[in-house]
Amino acid sequence: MGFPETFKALSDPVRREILSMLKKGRLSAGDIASHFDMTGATVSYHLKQLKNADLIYETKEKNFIYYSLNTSVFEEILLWVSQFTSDKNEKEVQDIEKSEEE
Amino acid sequence: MGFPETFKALSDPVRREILSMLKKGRLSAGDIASHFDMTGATVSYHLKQLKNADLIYETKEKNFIYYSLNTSVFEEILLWVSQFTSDKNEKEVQDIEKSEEE
DNA sequence: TAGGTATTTAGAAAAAAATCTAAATACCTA
DNA sequence: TAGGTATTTAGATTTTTTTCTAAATACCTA
Repeated sequence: MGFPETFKALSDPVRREILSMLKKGRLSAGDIASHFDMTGATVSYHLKQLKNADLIYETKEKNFIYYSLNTSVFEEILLWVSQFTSDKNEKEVQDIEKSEEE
Repeated sequence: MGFPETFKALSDPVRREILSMLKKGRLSAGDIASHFDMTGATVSYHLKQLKNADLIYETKEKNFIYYSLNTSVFEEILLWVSQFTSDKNEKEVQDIEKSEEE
């Protein structure tokens, strides 16, 4: 996907918490859902947003779907954000700007 | 403010474009508004979101209000994002996690 | 195969965000 | 002070997002 989806995905507190949960390792959809006070359907919706933003990926196993962090996309976000800080990398920032064209 | 406001503010393409415009230096509300195909009132709404997220600040001068980037908040976002990458700084990440409690 | 568990999809309802128009505020200058 | 320019605020409307319930899908095991 692209930056619009990524930032949209990060804008929700529930989704940011899911990402934090996944730092320790992969979790099934059910494990994730049981941490929140909302229906499984709603959590599934949030997982879909994170998946569409390439922030997580899924692996099916038996009767379960496990979700894991996709760390590579975070590197791209890091780069986008760093263009607004003092210690930025000029070349990489140019690449980011090109790829943001929406 | 805090992370919720910050990520919410970054989730909108118009607001991200405003931030990009401000990289070159401060601009008045009118200068910013004239770059978009929307009313000044709407742009003012977006500027307010960015201001509430501490991503920009304003300085009043004569009849104008100038907006500028507040780079320090970007450093915090950088830190938050870096907890999901490989080359993270453990101590700083702990601090970030503490301050995200919502 | 039949029934069960895990998860998603569809569609509707509720909540939040973005946008507009009109009016208000603030400050400047002749 | 009167009129003008720059910008914001208020309130209503439209659009988008989040959430729910109910049903569908998928796969597993007895």
